[in-house]
Amino acid sequence: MSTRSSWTSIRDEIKRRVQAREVLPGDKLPNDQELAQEFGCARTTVQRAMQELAATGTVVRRRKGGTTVAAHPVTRTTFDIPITRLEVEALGQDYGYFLVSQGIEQISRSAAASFGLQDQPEMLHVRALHLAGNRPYIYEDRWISQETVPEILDVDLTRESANEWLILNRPYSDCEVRFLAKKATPQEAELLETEAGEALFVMERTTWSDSAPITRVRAIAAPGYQLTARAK
Amino acid sequence: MSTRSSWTSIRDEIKRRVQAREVLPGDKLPNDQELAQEFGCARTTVQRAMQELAATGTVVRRRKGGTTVAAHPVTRTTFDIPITRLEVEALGQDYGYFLVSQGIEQISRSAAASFGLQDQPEMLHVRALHLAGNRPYIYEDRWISQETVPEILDVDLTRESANEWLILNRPYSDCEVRFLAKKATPQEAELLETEAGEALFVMERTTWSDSAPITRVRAIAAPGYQLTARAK
DNA sequence: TAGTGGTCTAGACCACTCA
DNA sequence: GAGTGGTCTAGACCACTAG
Repeated sequence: MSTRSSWTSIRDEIKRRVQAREVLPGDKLPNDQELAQEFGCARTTVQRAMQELAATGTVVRRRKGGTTVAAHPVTRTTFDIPITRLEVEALGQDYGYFLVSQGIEQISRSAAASFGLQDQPEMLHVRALHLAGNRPYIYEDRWISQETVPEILDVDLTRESANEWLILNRPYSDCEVRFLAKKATPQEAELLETEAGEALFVMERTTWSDSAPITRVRAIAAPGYQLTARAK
Repeated sequence: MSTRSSWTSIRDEIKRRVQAREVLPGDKLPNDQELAQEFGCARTTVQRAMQELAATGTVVRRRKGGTTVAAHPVTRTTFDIPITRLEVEALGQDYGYFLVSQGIEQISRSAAASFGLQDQPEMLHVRALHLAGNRPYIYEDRWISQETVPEILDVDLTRESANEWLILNRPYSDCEVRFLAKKATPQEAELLETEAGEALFVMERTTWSDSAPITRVRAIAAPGYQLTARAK
């Protein structure tokens, strides 16, 4: 019934049936064995196609329950947040970096909450500005665990951004990302060359190495910043 | 050299080596054949493990070039944006919906830009408010192509949200998502029960069915809204 | 407990792409 | 041209779970 098989063509055909509403949300699809016969291929090949459809949320697969079209479709979106320097360079602009302040302090309540800590230990507090073509791009307010990452104290953060050093030298095992909007404080406004009260886009990231806190950063973007992704 | 193999344990072991910096960003890993010998399994099993590591951005695989540890690690995050009603109900709150306005109008420049259109055709313009426990939750400002989705004109949007109807009845093939922050206009502030100038989190989504525009929605969240995801 | 998807194998051929 | 990953097969057994 089909021409040539490959897992991508099977995937596309199933996706087409869903989009054309030949099968409706909640409907059960034939099992892998039957689909393999229909497409004239091995069951493994069907499995590969369904694996992807399940990963993108198009179908739901359950042993014994079979494969069903997702009852409540979601928009599944994937963002890659790169090292800020590379993000700027990818825009074709000159990258600049400027350390605003650093020091050992007791962490804020909100940072402790991000880490899931009850107490508020001392950590390295770093504030820095990333520039794109001499214009402020992202202001980051970061806490780094001196206990988990003692080496950070030897890094010259006036020259190298903690953002880049950590990602290249301290891979994380877990990461929590949060997006939100906030009004610019007077200090943030000055650094980002805008006005207090301006609406700013914020990306908060907290990372751990096997449940040991590494860092928590609030990356506050200059006005106009947008995060874009295409989903299929 | 290993105990029992399964693709997940191979994946975890490679991930461990990366996190423990036994292999550094840019380093080349042994080829699949060699890894299969090391782990005492079939090459297919190694392939399955590497497939996932490549999908999450941990390694980069190239034919002939081999498998290398990602030189520039990124934070890859996946968000599921569900139907708003389900999102509210998942919070354990009562969902409410309220149509603010609807009408056929020439689309705005920004909407035309989202669709990638040169001209500004007439589309159905719908404004609606989603409530969570009687409090404003998300205000959506939406354009729907009456050409691609003529059936929408027969839907009673005072009872059923366009958000839900479209997702269940008009699956898209392509979707572009954009996140940003903006100041509340007086009208938005009134609907969201906040003050003009407040910083609001905005999710813009544009969808197509095979390059034919379906809808473009600006979902403006009430103050305090956050989007959260865990990446591994 | 039986049906269904998930994993694994051993081997083959194909499709890139680096040198 | 040769090395490497990508796909496919035919068959087997396992693991989960709906009825």
